[in-house]
Amino acid sequence: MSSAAVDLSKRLSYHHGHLRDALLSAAAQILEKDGVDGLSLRALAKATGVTQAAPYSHFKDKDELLAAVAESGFQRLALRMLEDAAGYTTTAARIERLMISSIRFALENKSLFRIMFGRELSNMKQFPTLAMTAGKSYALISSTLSQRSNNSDTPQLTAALWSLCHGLTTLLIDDRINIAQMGSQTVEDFVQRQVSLFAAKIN
Amino acid sequence: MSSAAVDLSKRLSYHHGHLRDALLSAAAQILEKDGVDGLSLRALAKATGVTQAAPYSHFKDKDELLAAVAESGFQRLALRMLEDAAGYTTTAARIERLMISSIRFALENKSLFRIMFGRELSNMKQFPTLAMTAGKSYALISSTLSQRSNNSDTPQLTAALWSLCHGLTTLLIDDRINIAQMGSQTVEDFVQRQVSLFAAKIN
DNA sequence: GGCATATCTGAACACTGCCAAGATAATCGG
DNA sequence: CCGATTATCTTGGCAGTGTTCAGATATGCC
Repeated sequence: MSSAAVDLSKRLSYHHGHLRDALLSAAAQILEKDGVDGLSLRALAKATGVTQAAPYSHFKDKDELLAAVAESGFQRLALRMLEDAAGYTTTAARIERLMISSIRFALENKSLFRIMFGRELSNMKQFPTLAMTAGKSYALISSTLSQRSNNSDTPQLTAALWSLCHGLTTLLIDDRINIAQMGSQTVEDFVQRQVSLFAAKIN
Repeated sequence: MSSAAVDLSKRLSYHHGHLRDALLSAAAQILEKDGVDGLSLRALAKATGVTQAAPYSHFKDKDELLAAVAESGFQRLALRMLEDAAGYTTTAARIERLMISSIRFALENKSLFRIMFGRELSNMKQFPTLAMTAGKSYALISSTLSQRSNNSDTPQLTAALWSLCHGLTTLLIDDRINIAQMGSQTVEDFVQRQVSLFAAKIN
């Protein structure tokens, strides 16, 4: 917020100085405040006190900017999952923590999650480093599962648990699941029950 | 296709006659050919041989049109699931068929699926009948599970299986799961294994 | 037949991503 | 330190989008 807040007022010099970073942090703010639809290049330009064409000096496309936003999101997600699962050693418990952590992250950053997993980024495979970073959270689950004694089904089970996690996330974000209707008061409780329903049979 | 094909050429009368239907069927065609991004009101107007403002006589919004498209999609989905599960009486087998059917439908109608479950429709709860129709496929799974002998966990299990199904679908559609990488040749085979991984322990 | 209503046109507005030419400043080699 | 190359930013504009509004045209009803 520091650089962005400073540059919100009119700047003195012709050159901005930290426009790239300012654009990215402004993107994060706008994403939180106005959602995905509010995130236009022109809004970013205005927020950083610059002309509408200036961002094109730092990002070839809107896609390229979104890719940067998404990548930072994936980075934060993987870190968060790692932190939240720290200390949990048994496979089942660790898997449960990883999944709950991921879902909580998504619920706390809905718009960012939409950039990361939605169709805003047309072709994600155009950004190799993004695909790499995106794989980290998946790898966390996979590596946890692979440390079991009988781990021949790790790839399949990883895909299944990750799919469950992803499905729960999107349905919760889009309000397509009524938590109260199935006996859970809080989202946390609901997710816990859902995850343990399957994660319990891992060992 | 009939009415749309006819009206693609210039029409004789000032009034179109079946514009609403023509718009919806044109939407289906454009969705298949050009994807979600190609589906603009102006493209629809051009496809039906009418001016850009004409659709507003039948749909207050683009959202309202998308809601109609989505609702027809949900109708088709529920029907398809019902057909594909016909004859399967055991709970586990029926659940498996329902889920595979849903995923196949999504893979065969990717763009339509995005309209149904994506964020193109801003606030879906604005259209009550749509929410109703959207619940049908969910209800198919729920009712199947509820006919078990010990069915106290039906709501939770429904949500879990539906989430798994939804997660698999979106990840497959967006190419975020590499099927070959986990030993499945075809999508069908992969889905079958994934679903049976969990559905097998239903009885 | 005449009148209310539904439907469609034509023209505009504000917004979007994007681009080309030029102005300005930072950087780097001499 | 100076001049030239390069990076950055501005100005102005293009094509496309959803949407609205006044008016033209046809439909349907009394």
